[in-house]
Amino acid sequence: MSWTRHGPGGEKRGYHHGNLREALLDAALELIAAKGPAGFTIAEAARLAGVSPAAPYRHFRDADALIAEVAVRGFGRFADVLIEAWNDGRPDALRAFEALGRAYLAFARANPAYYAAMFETRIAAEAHPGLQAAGDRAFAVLRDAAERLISGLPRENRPPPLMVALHIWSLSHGIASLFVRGDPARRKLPMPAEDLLEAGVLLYLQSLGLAGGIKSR
Amino acid sequence: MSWTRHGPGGEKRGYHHGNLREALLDAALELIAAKGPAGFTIAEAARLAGVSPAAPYRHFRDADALIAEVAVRGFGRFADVLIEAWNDGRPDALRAFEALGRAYLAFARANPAYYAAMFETRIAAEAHPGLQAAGDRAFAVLRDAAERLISGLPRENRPPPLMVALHIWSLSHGIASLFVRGDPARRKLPMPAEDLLEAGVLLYLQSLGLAGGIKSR
DNA sequence: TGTACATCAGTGAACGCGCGTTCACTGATGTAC
DNA sequence: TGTACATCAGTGAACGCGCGTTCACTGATGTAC
Repeated sequence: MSWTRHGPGGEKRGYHHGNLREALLDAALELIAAKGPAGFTIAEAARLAGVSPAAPYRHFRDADALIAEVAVRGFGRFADVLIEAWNDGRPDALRAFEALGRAYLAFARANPAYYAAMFETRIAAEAHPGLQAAGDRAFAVLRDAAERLISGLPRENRPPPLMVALHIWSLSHGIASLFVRGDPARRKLPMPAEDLLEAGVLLYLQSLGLAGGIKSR
Repeated sequence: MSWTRHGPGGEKRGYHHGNLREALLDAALELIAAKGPAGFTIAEAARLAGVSPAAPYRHFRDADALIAEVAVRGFGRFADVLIEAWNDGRPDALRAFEALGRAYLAFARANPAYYAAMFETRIAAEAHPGLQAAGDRAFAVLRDAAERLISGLPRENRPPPLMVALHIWSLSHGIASLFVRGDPARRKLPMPAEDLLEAGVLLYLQSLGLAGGIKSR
């Protein structure tokens, strides 16, 4: 499935895997998607990658290090997706901001394993320095967008952009983790999660003086 | 620590524990608080309760059933706390609603183990019917409060109460799970989570025509 | 271009561990009479 | 009030399992000369 270093169709694997690190990260994603971050084990990842149980230790100190790396990559992709959705505030800040929200949920929906590794893990961010930075980069997209969005408001009723970003992030994460998570047994919702988020964001922004009167659309 | 059925100071335990079911639930809370819902095992709970590893099976079919029971009780306490905070809309709906929000976060902060069992578990609600009902009861408090809160608005711009409740719940849960969780390595916040939630709720309500002009307080 | 050698990446066997689960059992408790 | 008996709650030993981790090892790769 992943290791064909001898060109397309070259199945000869040989003693060296050649791409084990990547294969292990893929395996971790698969296992997390199936059983949650807690269900992941190094031994099973090795088995999935077609390699002996000792092999992963050449690449990762332990299971936490592997999951942390998954989370780092997840934050990286997440940031990319958000940046693309924001599209530097085009066509206008408000619409771009809404696209950002939709992209947030779309990411959680499309990549439950990444999302779980990023937010539902108990690994200490301090122990894996790259993690903190990766998370910060993703959040910075939201923060900058919020700043741009409210930059047009008169100074005297312009709220702190960090606060706005935290509100939007919390609402998005709340909806994502209550209603979007891919696993069984999450609560049912009488409307699409995207609509719920969009309505919430619009109402919120309305109170700031952005986004016209009644719910648009 | 928990089983003294022979009055105060009576340490004699005897063959029968007498209160094992409760002791196991306590042990589960302790273990979940220390290592998360995934770190919990029946064997360790039995050890904590001072009982052989086979004993728990007299009371619970498996670990999931035990955790589900913890979650059910958690939702029960949660609902109680919310009801008390709402206080039937006194002194007025808006202030009672804010108290509700603070109570939400206070519960998550004070009972991280319950909160984790309620929201960070992968047990299927369908498999444990009481769970669904317990969760619904807690949410109903929020829903009824939202309904009362907006009941004074003119009918034409009165939003669906369910939607309002879902927004508030999502925002609260988002803040709780991003910033309040008791375990290590959660993100730092430049302000108390309670203030963040209160500001968010006020802004949101303001757009509905509730809660006067600029942030109060 | 060829060869010697160092380094790298994966092997496979082994270990100790804790868990889930079962089983026949037995001590304690409650109840019928 | 006393006794026989049924039921209940916990025992402890045992099992098979998968995991994490280690170790000396070896096949493959890359590099110096």
